[in-house]
Amino acid sequence: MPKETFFNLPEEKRRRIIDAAINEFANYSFYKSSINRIVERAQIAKGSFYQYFSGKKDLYKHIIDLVGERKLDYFGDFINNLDSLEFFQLLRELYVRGIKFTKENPKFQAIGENFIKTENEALKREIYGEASKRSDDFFEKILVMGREKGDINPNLDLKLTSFLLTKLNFAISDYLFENIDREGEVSMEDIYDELLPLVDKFIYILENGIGIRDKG
Amino acid sequence: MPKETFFNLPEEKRRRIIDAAINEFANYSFYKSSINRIVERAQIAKGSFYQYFSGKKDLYKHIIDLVGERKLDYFGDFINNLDSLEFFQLLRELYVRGIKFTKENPKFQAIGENFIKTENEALKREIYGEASKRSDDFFEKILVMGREKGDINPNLDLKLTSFLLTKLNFAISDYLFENIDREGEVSMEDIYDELLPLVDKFIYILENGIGIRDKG
DNA sequence: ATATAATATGACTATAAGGTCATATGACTA
DNA sequence: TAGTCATATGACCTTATAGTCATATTATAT
Repeated sequence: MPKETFFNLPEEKRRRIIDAAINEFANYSFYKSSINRIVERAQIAKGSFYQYFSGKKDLYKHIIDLVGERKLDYFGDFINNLDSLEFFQLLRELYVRGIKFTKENPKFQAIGENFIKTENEALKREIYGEASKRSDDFFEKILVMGREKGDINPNLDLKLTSFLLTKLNFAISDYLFENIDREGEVSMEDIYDELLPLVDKFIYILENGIGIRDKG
Repeated sequence: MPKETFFNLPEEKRRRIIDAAINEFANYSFYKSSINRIVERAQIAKGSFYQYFSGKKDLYKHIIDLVGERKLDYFGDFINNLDSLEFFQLLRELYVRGIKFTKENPKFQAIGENFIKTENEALKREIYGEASKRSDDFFEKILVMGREKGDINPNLDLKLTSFLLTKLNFAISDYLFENIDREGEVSMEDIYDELLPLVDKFIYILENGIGIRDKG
């Protein structure tokens, strides 16, 4: 947690510091990020930084929290109405929202990715607690709902399947953005036009597998 | 490439250096790894190191090559007889061998994982060329074979599917080893006893998907 | 024994990091 | 006006790093 002094700061200054930090952690991992660069960019003295934060980790935690909150804002209302959709439509909606978030908040997304790649598992756990566990739990929850509705195979090992969905979640993001990176500005509509078919292909495979099957 | 002097070294010394490097890169990413620690562990003077290698990157490339060769040894003979197996059996065999490699060469596996996590994509590409592309290609190759044999759904987008298999490959490894980490020594047989059912579950999902399906 | 070439060495340089601290500033209070 | 207190500052500290280089050592050839 930042120190009290940080929250007493005039808003403009606080914003400068947060902006500088967001920029730094979007471009560098925790270890490669530099307080020197951050204070330079934020136009504050180094000593001042240590008046606001107890150290690098303190700031990093604060920024990661910020990303988490932003994501929650994005998915929040949706998450409270999970039971209204069929399982695979729900999944589709999740992916679509994920894509939208990434495009609208590229720096937040970059921070998240750098965080996930963090080499030190201990640091990761310290900062984000059992978040990946929580993510597994989320998928497990919607899987249970899907099973109850008869949308998915009732024989599945849900623990394993939710793990798989979590991993796939990242994989899909990677794939989609590897396949639409292009120069210049692109409208959100154009992105959807290209991405939605890919999302649907992913979901098709997830639903039906890649094996041959006798169609009815 | 190491300098000529390195290859002129007495074998014992060369081994010490390689061992120290393997150890370092298994425990630290490229950026966090330290030449100081390596020379200390290898019991050579720092100046000597720069007689053998042009720098850190030079050594790192050499070690990554080593890991690649070791893996190829493991899968080499198998890769030359791909067409003898049914697609999903082939996949199963691949996973099993992957598990075996990981258990028998934990440090090599760790080096590989640290490499994959490397933050700097440019460095990654410089060192390993288009290796991840090659991995995609490998799966695409066996997918094409699987389609020709009628083992898999002929309507699949193979590019997307091979990407998915590549990612899944890592995911499965993660899951398996998260779920068997235990204290002390365990025999390879015990590991198989636990892991093989998990592998089979993964492959079942991959083949059939997680959706409900009318059984024949 | 002498000359030559290859290799070994660790003190040294330059650079950068995170973090500290005595001091300076400026705003509010009495 | 004088005193108090929160905040601002940048020089400085320690501890790393990758990489260099003049010098010492050793092996080989004459």
